[in-house]
Amino acid sequence: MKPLYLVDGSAYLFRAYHALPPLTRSDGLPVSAVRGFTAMILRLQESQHEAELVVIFDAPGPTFRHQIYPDYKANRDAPPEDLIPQFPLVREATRALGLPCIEAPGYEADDLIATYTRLARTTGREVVIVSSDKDLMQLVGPGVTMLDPIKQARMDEAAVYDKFGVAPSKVVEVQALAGDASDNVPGVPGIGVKTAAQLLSEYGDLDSLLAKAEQIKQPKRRQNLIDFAEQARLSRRLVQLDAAVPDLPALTSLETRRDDATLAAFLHKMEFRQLRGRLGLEAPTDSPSTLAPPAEIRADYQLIDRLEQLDALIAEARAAHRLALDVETTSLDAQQAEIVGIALAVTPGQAFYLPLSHVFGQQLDSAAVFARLAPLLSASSVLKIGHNLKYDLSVLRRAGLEVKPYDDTLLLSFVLDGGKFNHGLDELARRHFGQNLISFKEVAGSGKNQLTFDQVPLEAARDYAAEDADYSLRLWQLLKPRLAREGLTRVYERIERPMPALVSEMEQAGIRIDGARLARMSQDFAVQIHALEREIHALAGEAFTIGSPKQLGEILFGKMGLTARKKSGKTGAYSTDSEVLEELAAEGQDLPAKVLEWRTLAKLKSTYSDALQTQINPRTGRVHTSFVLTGAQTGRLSSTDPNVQNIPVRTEVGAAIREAFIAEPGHKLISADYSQIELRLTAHMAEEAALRQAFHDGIDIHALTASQVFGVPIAGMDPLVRRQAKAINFGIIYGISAFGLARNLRIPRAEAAAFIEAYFKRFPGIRHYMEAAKTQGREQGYVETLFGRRIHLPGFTDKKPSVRSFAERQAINAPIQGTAADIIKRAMARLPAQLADLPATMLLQVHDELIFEVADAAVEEASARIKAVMEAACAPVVTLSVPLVVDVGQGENWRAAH
DNA sequence: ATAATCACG
DNA sequence: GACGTACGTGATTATG
Repeated sequence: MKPLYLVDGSAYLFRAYHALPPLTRSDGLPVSAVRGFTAMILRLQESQHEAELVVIFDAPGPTFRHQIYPDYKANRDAPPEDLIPQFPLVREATRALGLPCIEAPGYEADDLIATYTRLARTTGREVVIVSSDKDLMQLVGPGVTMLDPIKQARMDEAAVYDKFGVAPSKVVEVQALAGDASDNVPGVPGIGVKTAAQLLSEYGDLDSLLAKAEQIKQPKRRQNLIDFAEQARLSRRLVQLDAAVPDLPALTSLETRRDDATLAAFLHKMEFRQLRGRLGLEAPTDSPSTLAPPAEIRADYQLIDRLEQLDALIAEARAAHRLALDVETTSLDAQQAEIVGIALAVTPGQAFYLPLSHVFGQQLDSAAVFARLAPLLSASSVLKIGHNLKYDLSVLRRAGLEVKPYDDTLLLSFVLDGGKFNHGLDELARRHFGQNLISFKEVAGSGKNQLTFDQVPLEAARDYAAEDADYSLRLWQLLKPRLAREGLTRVYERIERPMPALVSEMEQAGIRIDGARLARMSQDFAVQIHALEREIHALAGEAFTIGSPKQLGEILFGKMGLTARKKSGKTGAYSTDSEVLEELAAEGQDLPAKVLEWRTLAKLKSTYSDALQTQINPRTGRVHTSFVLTGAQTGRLSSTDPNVQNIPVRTEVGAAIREAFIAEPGHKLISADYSQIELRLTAHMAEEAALRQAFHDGIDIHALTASQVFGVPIAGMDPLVRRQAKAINFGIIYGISAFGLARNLRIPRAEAAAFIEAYFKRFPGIRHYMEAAKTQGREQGYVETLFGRRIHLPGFTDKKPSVRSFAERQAINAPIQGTAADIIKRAMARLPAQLADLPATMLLQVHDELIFEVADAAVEEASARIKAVMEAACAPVVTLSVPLVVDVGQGENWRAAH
């Protein structure tokens, strides 16, 4: 006979519910506990091959114990709302797993377990009770053990004795005396498990003890046992399991019958893909899955080496009104790249590669091809489709080709699924089609032997390039219809779609850099850095690499014996960041103070004055950054090669770098930046009347905050107090915590907590906004900007509390940062048309600031128009309850303009 | 390739 | 009371 495993199903459902982060099916049905339960059973089946499992549940409604004692379990809260729909589901799960699923009205699962245990033992069958509920421990005995499958712990008689101090047969009496707070079993006051065990071993059993209660020495205990004798007997009846539940299915009639198709259908329906995958079960074929279709995707990729073939394809594209394309080049840098070939696709599964300047192989003449393609690429009746089109647009424009209209599958994916995963073509092909695309390394190799694409043989180039065009087209077919279905058309059309052409032009424009000035700065820095190095080495008493945090830590906290404040990262090394060094310097230490100076200068030299010189394009004398349109989850751009969004400004030496960003002769740089846009948006979104009013009245918002939180008048305010209020305001935007504010202001955490509380009291709308953002993130899995951009936050379902807390802070910040990003993008989309008749060029975007280069004569006019467009960027979609204010400056260089 | 640090909004 | 701790980025350097 196989051992009988009796699973306490209800207990596991509750346990899984409380232990696991929330999880919902795509239609919103909560399923975390069902998933936990199912995973637990599957693990059990895997680890206990010999077992015969029976799952037992509490029946809904009162039991015989409620009739004995109406307050039984009366202290329990009603089950949480998102657990209720999981009660029927967990029974369905049990049946889908092919297991008997048993319950009996009027009885708890424990009574059924007791009954089956008794029945099994009469035939000598081994019983394992799968539970960790102490109420079941009374059943442990010869041939009966308990198993906690989560902790992987077995419990036998000895283990019960360890827990209760008595044999399992006496557990009931211990519980009768000690009571059980979780089930509201009263017991006898003043007696716990230890005392109960001791009394029972002295007097034998409960009845004897109660009969001889007068003999007990301790007065209080004696009196309680006399007064509450009846309550003890009642408690015994409550905890004693009923091993004679009538009318249960006979053990011999129970059978386990797992049927893979049923189980696969259930797991599919519940969207437990991982579990289904682990079991190697295929999704049912008759219902569509969100997973990639396993069917093989046929592909027909051809080289084009005759103009007639190209003409036929062009005709096809005109007829289909669409054309997917991917340009192959010699470089990732769009400003340097030379076109090597172009891949084109009109029909999914069929794509063509036009080699143009490969080193080997028969190819068409570039000029002839461009001449034929030009009308098609700019034909308004043919939609051009590509992945990361900003790049292709840049390269094609330099070849004299204009591309419009277009759809970018990178941006479609970013708008639809931002935050869920990366949006590289490779990853999207894998996710949506289960297809691994040929990697660049496969055709070009890697490392220093990597070929440029013009050296790749034509057949390999064809397969690689055609595949990209093909999959961009397939992605477009999949993603474009989702825009309207998911209400994201406006975000895509008005905010994202204008970006590739626009930003490509900004990148191509670049910004003029005074290289000689940077060179002089580098020289100055080098002299100062060298002097500091000598001082630092002298202070340390030895030469070491100052730029190595490891070596610096050893000097400071080893050799010099200073006290380390914190460890850094996961390596647990001493932290030597500026926070630590500043503390040490404040204590009068010279070496850390010098290192801080050294770091400042080393950073300025290596990252800015040296690096910017090398980034100057010799052809244009300008620096051409690359903006990443999907660089930040919130919708912000990011900037690389070089990053022009982190050019120093906060310190005097740093800001000098900006003097090297200059206008052409006869021109000025104009800088236009949104004043406190994120705080204004916060006031609007939180519907916080006091803050809205302050922005309307043009009051200093940090001073107002200080006056409200600290109760000081605005006039003649201590700058230190205002600084603290400013830190609170920034904290709000970031999803404030007492810990974070305390660290920022270097004050005790309790003090920071008091500040926050005072702030919320004065501005209750803010707290409400934060709670609402967290709830939305948790329930929907994403948050939204005012314009409807969605930012998915998968962290809410993570099992680690720290990851979930992080998601909460993101939920607070993302709508604010994201709305600001939407606004400046809307302004950017409108500006070129508004400035078309002026000698004015948009050059850079720095999150809340736009930089233009404008001929001297047009500076006033351009400034006025830029300000007007930026301030009105929300209209007509959103009307803010606070004014947006744009400050505009102008000058020969960026520092002067800012 | 990764960690630590620091520049920006 | 657990968890770790303010949001979003990119570049450089040291180091394994």
